[in-house]
Amino acid sequence: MPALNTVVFSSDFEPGSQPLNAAKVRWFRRRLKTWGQQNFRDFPWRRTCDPYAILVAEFLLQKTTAATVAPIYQEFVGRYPTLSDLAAAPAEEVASLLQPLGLFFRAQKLRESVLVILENYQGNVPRTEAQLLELPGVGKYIARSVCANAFGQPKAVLDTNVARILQRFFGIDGGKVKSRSSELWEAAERVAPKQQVGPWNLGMLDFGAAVCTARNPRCGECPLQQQCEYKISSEINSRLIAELS
DNA sequence: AAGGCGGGGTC
DNA sequence: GACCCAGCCTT
Repeated sequence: MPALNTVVFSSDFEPGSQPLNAAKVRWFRRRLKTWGQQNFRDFPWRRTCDPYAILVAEFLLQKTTAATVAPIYQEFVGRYPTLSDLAAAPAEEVASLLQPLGLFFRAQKLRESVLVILENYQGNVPRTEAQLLELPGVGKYIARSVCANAFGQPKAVLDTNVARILQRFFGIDGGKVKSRSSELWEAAERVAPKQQVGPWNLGMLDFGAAVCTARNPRCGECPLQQQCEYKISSEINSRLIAELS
């Protein structure tokens, strides 16, 4: 007998149903866009258009809760207001400021990236995904997030929140969330709107942090509940449990 | 595909 | 006390 608290059949739906059919995608997009506009979280890095300040935020936010990052980020950009200021700072001082956030390699990578930008791009954060990807410590998520948030480019992102939402709502397997499969990246791009992708991305992150959480998701107050595969599978699971007991 | 990194918040 | 967090890099 399976454990009672696990969801059975989460990726075992009828073969005929297409997970990402157009109507469902449009419904998802409309609902989530509305939710995002009404629940926008106000973080300091969301108030700036400075690509340098946004890049700093991306480094600090890796695998780290946004609320935890906020005060450290304020102190950091206060100390190093410009990219040149950070480039001139002693590595040890930078590391000390970021110590409370863990993942200590980030301080070094961030400083290395800043030096590369100073050397190769005259101190201006590069504007293309390919160029950003070459920076040390910058992967696909950060590259695309900078493109969207700092330069207004239509680049959808896939992070742990987006992956979880897509897997649940559309019933996408995609392997473990950690793997960041190409299937999930394609889904992330597919559901994103054509315009205002930066705000859209932020809405997805906020939704994952507030409603579609990893543990104890708030399905009761979820605007997507009607068409969510996760809810459906949970019901199947509940019935199964009822029958077995 | 899997493991490591990490302090801090949450349940 | 276990789990998770705006990922990335190395085997």
